[in-house]
Amino acid sequence: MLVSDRPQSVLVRRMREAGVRVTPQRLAIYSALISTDTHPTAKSLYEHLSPGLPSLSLATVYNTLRTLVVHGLVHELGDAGDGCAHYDGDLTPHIHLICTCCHQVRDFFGPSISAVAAAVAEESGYRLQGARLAYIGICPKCSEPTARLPGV
Amino acid sequence: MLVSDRPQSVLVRRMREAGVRVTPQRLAIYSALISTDTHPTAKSLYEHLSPGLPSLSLATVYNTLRTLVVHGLVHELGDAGDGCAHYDGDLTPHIHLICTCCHQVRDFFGPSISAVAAAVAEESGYRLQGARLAYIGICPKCSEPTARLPGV
DNA sequence: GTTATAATTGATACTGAATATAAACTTATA
DNA sequence: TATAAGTTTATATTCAGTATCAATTATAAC
Repeated sequence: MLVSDRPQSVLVRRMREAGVRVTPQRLAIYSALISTDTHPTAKSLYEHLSPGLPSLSLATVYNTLRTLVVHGLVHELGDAGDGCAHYDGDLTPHIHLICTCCHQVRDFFGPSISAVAAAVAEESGYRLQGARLAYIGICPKCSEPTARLPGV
Repeated sequence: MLVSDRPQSVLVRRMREAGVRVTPQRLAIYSALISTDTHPTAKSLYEHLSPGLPSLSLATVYNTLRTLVVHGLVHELGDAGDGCAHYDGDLTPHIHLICTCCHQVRDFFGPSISAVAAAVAEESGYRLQGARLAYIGICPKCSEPTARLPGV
């Protein structure tokens, strides 16, 4: 196996290509997100990584997650009913099933979205209470050259 | 015009049918959500309604929004990048366009979801950065008779 | 390999959305 | 009406997430 094909090197390369400085903390967080499908929160990542990185700060987890999201390396899923944001390292288009009871987020890989709602209900066994469907981007007004800066 | 057809009476009827007690505060909040497409937050509703309901408390707005969501009268859209939840009184299936710059949420009524992503980008003029697509419900495990209670 | 510098980390303090509490009040029903 | 159950309000509290800044570290130039 070539050195450059070692799993961690792939992640390091992706981070560098995205313009993200590589630190042990960032690599650990990104790596953890890539290797799980549990859609962790900042806190759960912190608790999972602390034993192996004792000096890790919760603030660093928050900072790193924001950096990874801004540079398109991971997705932010938002609140799952537990009041905090969940994250996903899998950038493949897929649906997230959020349980309003246990607040777990599960992946659903299905056919095209148009026929999905019914299929989701049937195939997943969920009692669907609603859907959250949103496209995120920059609106035309904010895209104008004279537009104010984000958040200002 | 029949008394029962007055706009407010429609809302009162819907609330009673949903099993929600009608109070002036709740009716004002529900009515405000029905008559706007701006997807307000708890705080913006409070600020909008306070002049006409001086005794209104922010806690009541939060309580009422939760009640309306739980009884299916309004939808919770979640965070729009501004760190607080937005709400929608329009239960028609539609897509929400969230601007990561001004944090406004706009409606998008389009064709079936399968062909939507490209259409959204073209027709809306948004520079799409991602999508948030999730179905919310109760998972099979939590639906079992022996299942733990929500949040426990 | 060494150095310079610009970015990152970590501890702490802080902000603010949302919830818990409990006394006073209001709704719906008998 | 009178009653019981639910709601409102003000306040205190919780906790996810951010700001700050001194100490540290990654990157690039030498």
